[in-house]
Amino acid sequence: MTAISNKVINRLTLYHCLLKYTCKGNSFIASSKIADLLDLDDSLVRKDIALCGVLGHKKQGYVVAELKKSIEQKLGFSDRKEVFIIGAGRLGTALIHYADFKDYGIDILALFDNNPNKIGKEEGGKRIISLEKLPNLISRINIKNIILTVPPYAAQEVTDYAVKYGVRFIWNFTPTVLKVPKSVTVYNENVISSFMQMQNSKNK
Amino acid sequence: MTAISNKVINRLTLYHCLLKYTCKGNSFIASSKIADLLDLDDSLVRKDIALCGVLGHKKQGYVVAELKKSIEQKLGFSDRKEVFIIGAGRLGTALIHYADFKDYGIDILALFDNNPNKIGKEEGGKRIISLEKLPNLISRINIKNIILTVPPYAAQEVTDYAVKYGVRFIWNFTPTVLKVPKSVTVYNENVISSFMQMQNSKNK
DNA sequence: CTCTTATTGTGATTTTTTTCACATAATACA
DNA sequence: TGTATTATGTGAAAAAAATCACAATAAGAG
Repeated sequence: MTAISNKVINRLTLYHCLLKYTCKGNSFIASSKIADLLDLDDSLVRKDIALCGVLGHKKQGYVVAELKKSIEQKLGFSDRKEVFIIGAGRLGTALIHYADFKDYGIDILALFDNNPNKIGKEEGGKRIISLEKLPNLISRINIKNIILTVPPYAAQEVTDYAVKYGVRFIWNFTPTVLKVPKSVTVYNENVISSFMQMQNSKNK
Repeated sequence: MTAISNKVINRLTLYHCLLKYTCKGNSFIASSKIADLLDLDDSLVRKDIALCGVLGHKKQGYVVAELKKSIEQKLGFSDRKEVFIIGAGRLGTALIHYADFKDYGIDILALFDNNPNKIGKEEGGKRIISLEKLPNLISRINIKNIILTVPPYAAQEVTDYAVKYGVRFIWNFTPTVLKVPKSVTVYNENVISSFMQMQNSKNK
């Protein structure tokens, strides 16, 4: 199986959301319909779908249920991915309540914070644990993924800790650029960049 | 001035964050340093910087303050961009507290919700206003940008409203795909897609 | 049963993006 | 003052992504 690019992953995920929410009534969907809703070229949509091994039907399009399931398999939505959230501020707690995570195999086990008033409490059914216990828990449960929602000034220090104890993927919601070894992946969820990209589409 | 691609915007924003937080002590920075921190090719970094009209200095690199300011100008960080947040749930209120927005010209004027218990209250110094007042306020203040943080089932309805009264850019934090006229831009901030892209980088 | 039409699947082409490679030149140091 | 070094700036090449174009074909109408 050949590697699949991030651009394709992004589009397939959007197709999946479209099937899940926007077109849930229909049993068939045409590539041109998907393309239209997402402002893409329809042949690009067909090529993406072909990567999932799904065949369409002439004059009808793709079977929605089949396509949805194939995207789930291709992107591994049902593989369980255990995650810690570090930083139980507003964003961290908003994420723990994000209902769709569990549909995509993203299993948030706990939140971590260093605020004594928060430690021990629950949020969205998950415990808020002291940051001191992070290293031990990362290595014991063998956590590979963290969501970083701490204030910018704390981001690098927490990162160093997490990496030292075995974290491999850091979903960075802070506006900082993190220094990590080459073996660690940082995904920068930079909201400023998103906004600027949105504004850039003035040329329509 | 030629158009600038979303990829370039994304990288320039990250360079800016890097200069702002990670390298704030230094007066010079080399393209190879930026490239290393963001796992990019250094010539790509230099080409991005060239687009901002900044010249470097042989054997020293770029002047941090100058580069930072030029990125701000190129990407229009100081242009004021007025925004409404629709949906005063956890995510909406987390975003209103996001301190960096104002540094980038993103001015959130108010939150909207249809929950009577929230209406009239304040969050992060901004009023929570009834959704009923949205159309009037969009057209009166001439709001072009909205942040959509409503539950998925409400997303399309709110979108139709907003578009009807003049909104041009929708920053969609819901997992739905929105139907909009071609003249309206939707930026899908799809967190599932981000997570999957992060996980995809296993090939390192 | 035949014809029209809508839609797929994909090879070829084009466009965009990234990487490579290296001439150029300023700095620091001996 | 001269030399080695280190970083820029950018053309050329390569790689990746998107678009174009169209043959194939199944569905549905009549």
